[in-house]
Amino acid sequence: MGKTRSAPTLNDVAREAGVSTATVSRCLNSPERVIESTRQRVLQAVESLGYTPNFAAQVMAAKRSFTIGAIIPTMDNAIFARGLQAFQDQLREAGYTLLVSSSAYDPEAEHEQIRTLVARGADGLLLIGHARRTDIYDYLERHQVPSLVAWSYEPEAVRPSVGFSNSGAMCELARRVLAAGHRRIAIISGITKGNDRAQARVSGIHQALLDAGLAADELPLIETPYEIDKGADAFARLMALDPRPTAVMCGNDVLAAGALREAQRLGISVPEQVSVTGFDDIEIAGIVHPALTTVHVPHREMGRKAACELIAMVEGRSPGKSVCINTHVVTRHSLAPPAEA
Amino acid sequence: MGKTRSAPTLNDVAREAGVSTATVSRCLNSPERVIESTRQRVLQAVESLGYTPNFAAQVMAAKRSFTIGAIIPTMDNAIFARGLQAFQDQLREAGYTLLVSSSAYDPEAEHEQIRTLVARGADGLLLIGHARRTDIYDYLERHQVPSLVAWSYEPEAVRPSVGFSNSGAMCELARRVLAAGHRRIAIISGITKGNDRAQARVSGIHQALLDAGLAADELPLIETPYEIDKGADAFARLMALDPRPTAVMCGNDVLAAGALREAQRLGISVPEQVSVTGFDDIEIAGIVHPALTTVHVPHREMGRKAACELIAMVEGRSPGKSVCINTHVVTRHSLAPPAEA
DNA sequence: ACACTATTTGTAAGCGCTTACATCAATAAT
DNA sequence: ATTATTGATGTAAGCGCTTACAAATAGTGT
Repeated sequence: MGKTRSAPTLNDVAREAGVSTATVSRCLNSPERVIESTRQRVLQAVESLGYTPNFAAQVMAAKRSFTIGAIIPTMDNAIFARGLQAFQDQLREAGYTLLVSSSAYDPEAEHEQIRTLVARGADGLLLIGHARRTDIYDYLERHQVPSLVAWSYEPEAVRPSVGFSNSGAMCELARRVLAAGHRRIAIISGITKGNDRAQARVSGIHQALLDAGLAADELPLIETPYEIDKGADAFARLMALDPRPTAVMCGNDVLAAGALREAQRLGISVPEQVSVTGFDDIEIAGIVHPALTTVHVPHREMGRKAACELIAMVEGRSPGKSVCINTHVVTRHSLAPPAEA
Repeated sequence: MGKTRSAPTLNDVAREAGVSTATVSRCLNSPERVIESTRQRVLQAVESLGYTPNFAAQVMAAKRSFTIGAIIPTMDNAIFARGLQAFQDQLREAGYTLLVSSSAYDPEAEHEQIRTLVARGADGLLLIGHARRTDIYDYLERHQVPSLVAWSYEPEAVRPSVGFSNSGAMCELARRVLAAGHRRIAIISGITKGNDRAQARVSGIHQALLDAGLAADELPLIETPYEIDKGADAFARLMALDPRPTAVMCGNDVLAAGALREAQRLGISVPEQVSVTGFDDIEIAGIVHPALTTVHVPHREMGRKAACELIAMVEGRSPGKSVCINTHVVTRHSLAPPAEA
């Protein structure tokens, strides 16, 4: 059938259909601008040759890729999975493709990934959190690539963002812990350096204590990467403290899951002997034993809204506005009043 | 400073450094072919202009992208995460970038993604499992894109693959279950249609029964997507059977985690009243209670080896050979002898 | 000094596509 | 009948890069 053994190009299709390359291109990109009969002929040629447009060539010629890039700190656990899935689904609906890469919580790596994604022709970028060098935004501006921050909402931030108040949410959870009667509270936080969300979560706890008229700065606090094993280690260290905390608030559900696992290993019963809380309400929160009391983040809603906003920015329909998503505490079994002193 | 407000091109750099575009290109791609003094000048121009090469243009001109594509059935859970991470790490070491997309276990979607990735200039593709239409391979061949199958090793398969024997591994696990004394065994399998791994896992169980001289075809079997909730539902249905199975073998750890959660909800104690097994040994297997007896798959090793092999294929150093990875059963607490009848 | 080779750099032809503009035919308006 | 208008299609100029080939320069051996 086909004359050559290698991949067909627009030119081959044009020849096969007896039209110009412009017409073929139009058939594929704005079919209404081509008369029915011609279109038939062209589409048939496309079909019979098994033609697929060369993406790089399209991007180069059109300076438009219908691709959105997202750089998340990690793919290792499920923290970002659900939100990103929703983000992607919404993008797809609008005809965009998502390219994801992870920075391993390293600002330099993130910078690198941003350049890579832009070089690959991303029309817009989704970034996590506000904390990063400002010259990156200059770079994006020069390349005319709009960017949107997610997973974090700060009223005073200049850049547009679709997220939630990490401090507010954690503050509310801390209030519950206080209301349950806990006074010896310890924190297992994610690494706060370069992570505004982790910072905000810790400060949310502090805020709750201050609001309650308690000293906030002497809470035992361990910072550690968001990994199950690290959460377990940190919990073990906290349990060795004297006096031992009656409640351990974790920076997210992954750390909390680690804490719970360690509690079990140590024979410390949760919540009878010590309470544990998480953050995010990812799947694992409902599976561990006891099920975690945590902050529910509507990840899907956030992902969807971020997609809509970013697309609007890319298409020049919006200069970039910020959206605040509401979170709420979900009460399960890992938080209970402390054993009487 | 810079004269224009928009992104600098090779040309701008060349002008700034007072050399030709060819020299700039060489400086960036094969520095040893350019004399030191010139290189200095060029690199400085690159630096001062903040130049980043345009990827689409590079791909077009070089017909090489140093990009590998991977299409996995799902990103929703961690099944593929670890292996893919190792795959990516190894790729990066060799100077390649990984592009991942997910097919949602839909063959049509997979086909679509393959075309997309090829159109984007992927130099090679990682595919999961052997089951797919053969015309896809023709397409890949025409575009001269080598592909490698992972997560599955079938001695008789034509295509190269880096994986493990799903049936063999599951067969071994089933032997343990039988050795523990179980005879009323039920299966919660993933959807087997279009999924050779799920099929092989079920047939591994059958094989073990046959080897033990037992009837294999009347085992209760529920097929359901790999989701926690689905595993829970399936487990509930199985527990309603009369006689009730004494062991439930799950197609993977995610289903098993769901089963465990449901067991707890139903007040059925594992492993005292019923044993549960998983497959994969992902992180969750050690976190659930009781910890899962499951098949350990060396995902990292598989990912690494797959990367090495695929790169060798892309670079024409290998026609594509198959590698079999060894798995082993890891004994934890979810499997025990049945309560006496 | 010469021819010859090796090294460095420049020239320019694409890679496969999109799109502004030109062309042409057909229809509507005068 | 003539001109303006609209719609379908063709022409060709890039998009930003790589690389074969040509040219120029420097180094070598005789």
